[in-house]
Amino acid sequence: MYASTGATLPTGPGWTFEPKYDGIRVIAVATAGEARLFTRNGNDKSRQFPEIAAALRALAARAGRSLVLDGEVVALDAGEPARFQALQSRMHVEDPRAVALHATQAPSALVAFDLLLDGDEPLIARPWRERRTRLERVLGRRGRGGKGGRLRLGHTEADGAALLARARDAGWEGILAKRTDATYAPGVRTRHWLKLKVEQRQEFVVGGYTEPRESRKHLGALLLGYYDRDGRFVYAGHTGGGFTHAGLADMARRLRPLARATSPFTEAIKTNAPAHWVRPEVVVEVKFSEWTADGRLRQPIFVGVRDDKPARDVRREPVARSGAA
DNA sequence: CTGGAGTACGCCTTCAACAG
DNA sequence: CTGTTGAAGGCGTACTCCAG
Repeated sequence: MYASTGATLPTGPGWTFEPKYDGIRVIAVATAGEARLFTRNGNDKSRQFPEIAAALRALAARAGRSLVLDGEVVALDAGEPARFQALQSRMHVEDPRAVALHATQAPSALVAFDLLLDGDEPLIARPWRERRTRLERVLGRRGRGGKGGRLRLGHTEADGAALLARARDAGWEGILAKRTDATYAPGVRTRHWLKLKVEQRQEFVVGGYTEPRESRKHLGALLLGYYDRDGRFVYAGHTGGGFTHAGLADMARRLRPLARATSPFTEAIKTNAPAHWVRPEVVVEVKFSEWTADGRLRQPIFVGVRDDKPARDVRREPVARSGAA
């Protein structure tokens, strides 16, 4: 079951709110003898996260029945759910010795937020609040806290505004709003679950663009930068999202007269398609989810051209972040 | 050491199908 | 006729693997 994107925080009774955990969404199928973690594409990730699989087997053994949970595999940092990048190094690792090393050095946990099957009893036709009660009963106190635990109970609360405020402070990607009376519709994107994103946006200067790859016209992606304190032009990533056909044509018209032979960026950059350089004069507004550890934009989307700001004044803006998501 | 291919996540736009 | 929805296509970052 997938969430639709919501524009505003829903109000009134009948909604519950959860943090948007930043990891890999999985359906966990657990029996006493075997546990599997399936991604959205149906790939089995249980070999990549053996510590979670073991905890699931133990849970099913203790419960004396098989269980199917919906949740998110997250990296842990000091016992708390951390950022997505910490997981990426593990996503494709298959060698058993490498997996074992990761499991101790970069431990992960499953944050469970739904229970779909409890023994022989399917719960997907039951309302969320009932499934939640059953989930809490199954996970017990171990799920609620416990920094060492590999299975966590996802947080949920009734005050959406408060949770959204926390999300902003802590630099989370966003929160989810769920109807407490909604049944679980497998594989379906529904308005009963809404994703409310905490988006960041700021201006960047276009330092070049890449050639279009497939059937796209005019340009592929904008190469974005900003000026640091020493006046150096720093690369921030590239974005090809957010353009309409007309927007691409307009951007190409703006950039063509600014062509130059060499890169304006201080660092050498790698692109998926051949790059064209321009004098860094066009200022664009870009929304994005977060800065990566390497100083790149994650999920950057072009919003529009800013004619009102001199390119020289474009800096990297500080982000409020008081903890990990 | 480097570059390209392949895979994972997810976003946005477009377009066709469908329901009211 | 209009609005919604889902799939496809085109982007991103980050990682591994492999060839040279």
